[in-house]
Amino acid sequence: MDNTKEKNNYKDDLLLRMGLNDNKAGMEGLDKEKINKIIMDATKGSRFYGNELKKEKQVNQRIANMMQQKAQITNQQLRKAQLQVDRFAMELERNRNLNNTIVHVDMDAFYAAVEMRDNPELRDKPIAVGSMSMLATSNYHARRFGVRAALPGFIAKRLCPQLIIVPPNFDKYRAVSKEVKEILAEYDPNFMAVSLDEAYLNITQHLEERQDWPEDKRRYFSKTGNSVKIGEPGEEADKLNEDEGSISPLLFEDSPPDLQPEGNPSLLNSKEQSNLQILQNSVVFGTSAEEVVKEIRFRIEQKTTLTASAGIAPNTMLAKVCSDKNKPNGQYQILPSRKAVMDFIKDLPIRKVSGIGKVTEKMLMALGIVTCTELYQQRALLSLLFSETSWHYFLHIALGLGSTDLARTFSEMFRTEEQYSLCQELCTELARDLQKEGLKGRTVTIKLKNVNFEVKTRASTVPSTLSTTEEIFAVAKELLRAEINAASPHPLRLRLMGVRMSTFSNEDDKKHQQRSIIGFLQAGHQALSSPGCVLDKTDKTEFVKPLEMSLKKSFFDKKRSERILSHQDAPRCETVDQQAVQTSQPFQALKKMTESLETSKNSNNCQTFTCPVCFREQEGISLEAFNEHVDACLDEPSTSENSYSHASSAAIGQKEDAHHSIPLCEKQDYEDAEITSADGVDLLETEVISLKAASMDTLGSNHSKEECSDIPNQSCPVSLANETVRILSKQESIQPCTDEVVTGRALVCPVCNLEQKTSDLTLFNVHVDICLNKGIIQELRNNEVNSANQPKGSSRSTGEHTIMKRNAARGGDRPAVLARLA
DNA sequence: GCGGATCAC
DNA sequence: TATGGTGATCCGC
Repeated sequence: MDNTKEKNNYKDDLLLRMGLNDNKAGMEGLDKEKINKIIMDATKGSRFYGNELKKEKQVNQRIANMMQQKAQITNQQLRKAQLQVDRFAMELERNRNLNNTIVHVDMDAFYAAVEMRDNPELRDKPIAVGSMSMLATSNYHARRFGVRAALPGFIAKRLCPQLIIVPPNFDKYRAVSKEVKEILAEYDPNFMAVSLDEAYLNITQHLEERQDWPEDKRRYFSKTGNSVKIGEPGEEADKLNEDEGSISPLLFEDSPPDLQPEGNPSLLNSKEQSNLQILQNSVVFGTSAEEVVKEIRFRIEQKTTLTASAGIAPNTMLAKVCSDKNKPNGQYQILPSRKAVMDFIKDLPIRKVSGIGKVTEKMLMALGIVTCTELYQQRALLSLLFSETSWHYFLHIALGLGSTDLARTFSEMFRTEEQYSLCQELCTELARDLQKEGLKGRTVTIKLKNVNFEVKTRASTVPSTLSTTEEIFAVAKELLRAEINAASPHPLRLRLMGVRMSTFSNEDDKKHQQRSIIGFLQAGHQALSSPGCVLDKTDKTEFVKPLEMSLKKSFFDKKRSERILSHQDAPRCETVDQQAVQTSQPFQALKKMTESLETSKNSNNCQTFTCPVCFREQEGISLEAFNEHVDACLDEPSTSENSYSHASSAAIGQKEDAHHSIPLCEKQDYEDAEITSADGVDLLETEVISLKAASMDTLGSNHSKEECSDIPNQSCPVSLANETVRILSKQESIQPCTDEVVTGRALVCPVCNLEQKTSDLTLFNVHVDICLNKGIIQELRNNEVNSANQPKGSSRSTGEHTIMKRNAARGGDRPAVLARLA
């Protein structure tokens, strides 16, 4: 039922995006066939259309390439991938954070609404803001005719001849936007504006404080009884504004809304005015998140006469989807439990997620993926077809995960001395990090965000390598000076500054490749044995210096390594005053999340884990130890076959591939056979790096002096590690309170048929997944042994050998689509 | 490092 | 008549 509804929504969404509109019969406007025909008539034969066709062809080609690649994936590759992906998913699950209340506020048809507000003649007419070439937005009246944002005005006119196209007044929108932001700032001084009409808030802290507030502090006055429809305080409903859309007079009805008196309603909050009339029009908002958001929307409407929609969820990705759910003039909340999140995600079309656009949707559709559930089901395949960045991103979506912390900004900084001094400070931080890593780079990039949230990056590459504060600052200062001069005579009003180093020498690259923390994450601790060392030992047919090893690696592997490097470059050697976490930049956000995951994973602090295989609690062990335990559990019944499998791949010199595929069985062998004391050193260094990634986050968000009180020693990895653990344990203690725990019912694994000693559905599901894989691999290995015993001998391993070789060989000219999402 | 592709507003 | 402008990221070359 819900499913059907969602899919219909999706269809409507698609139609809407295509310029079609599902119009209610009998209403004024056009039906979708008519709209479609008019748009096609106006489009066909144009240069624009030709280009659209060309682009479509390219996408189709990419899809064809992808399908070809898919056809060549072996079952075994898929199973290996499944294990790897599930391991990652398990880590993500463990680090799921439901403790934040994130709100996404989105003004309804913003530009059009402002124009209607300020010009009564427009109120009962279909209008759009933009030009004959392009429309920025339209009111809901015009949308009935298929007139929407990103439609050329001249086509819109054909759809709706009476359409009034108003040229945009950005200054006015900015002013209104400022009014809205002033309200938002009261709930989260660090809210993140995405654009003039959209912002994210983290109201977690506000909620905490609000619990003690007296009613009067939560009371607001409405001057007109019916212009502001707001649910009764305390009303319990996820979806409180189901039909509120139709009562938004400004946007929906031809009749104009009641005019609201001038003045700031909150100023009326004085005792003299508490006459009956006003009391009748007063409203007290509760202390829940839902009430807070109602209050925010109420205040926005009172102040601007404009309505806003909002979404409330545990992370930005979900909040954004939510704000769209009851648009316009509505709100929707996903409660902070895993079950609530997963229920919401279940049938959610991936296209609804910010970051999944037309092309990605089409590519995934070709794989049979439309909903988040399907995205989850195909996770192993996706990890083989898409870049690591991409499939990590997909997995986050499929699990309903997203960013929980918004960017923090320092208060405005406009004095040049301050700016130079901050820049120097950042250079010092950067130099310290670089020197710790023994890195030298040649490109210095500064990143500036001004008070209007505009971000600029300016880079300069110099001939010689840099590593000291003085050297870096000399370059950074010039970049900053240029920007200050460009703004002159006005001061540069900054909210953010960052300094980044890149273009490292090859030796530096190599060093870092050996200590890749992403590799560490992917492969469990297998990455501890650096690829160079392992290859040196195993591959005796060629004499390769460690430094050149990256050249010898397969294309696929190399590309991955490079990606890993480039991933690490920025966060590791960037010192920035604000986290660049924006949901409109999903990959960036993901990177952040992965880093924080690294931190917790690699921290050597001990916790209690429950093994998803045996379900025994592993008390007081590190994550590495826990991973080892899981591996041991997985390998338990078939260790001899593991070494068989390992030998077959090692014998053909394909260890570098194994490095990425990380079949668990091989990993064990690496540990037994290959880890040396040198690798132990790597382990330590890996930890330092990952902790630094976290410290960078913390530094980044707390660099403004007044905000760093909660982190006593910014540069001390140990304190940060403790911080991480503290957060983690807080989460864990909350876990049992969520409704994901099924009580009083035994869970029996459908694969191994054994009753499982857990009531945690998440763990149980992980167990089933693992069990499933294990069973299949077991079966496969039995076959391997059998075939190996046959006269034709090592047919299986030979077969595998040739397959792998073919893959490796193909790697060199692997079609672009294989390694990338876009 | 640059340009193309993708995505968002 | 006529299908934006900008900024960000990822990726391949």
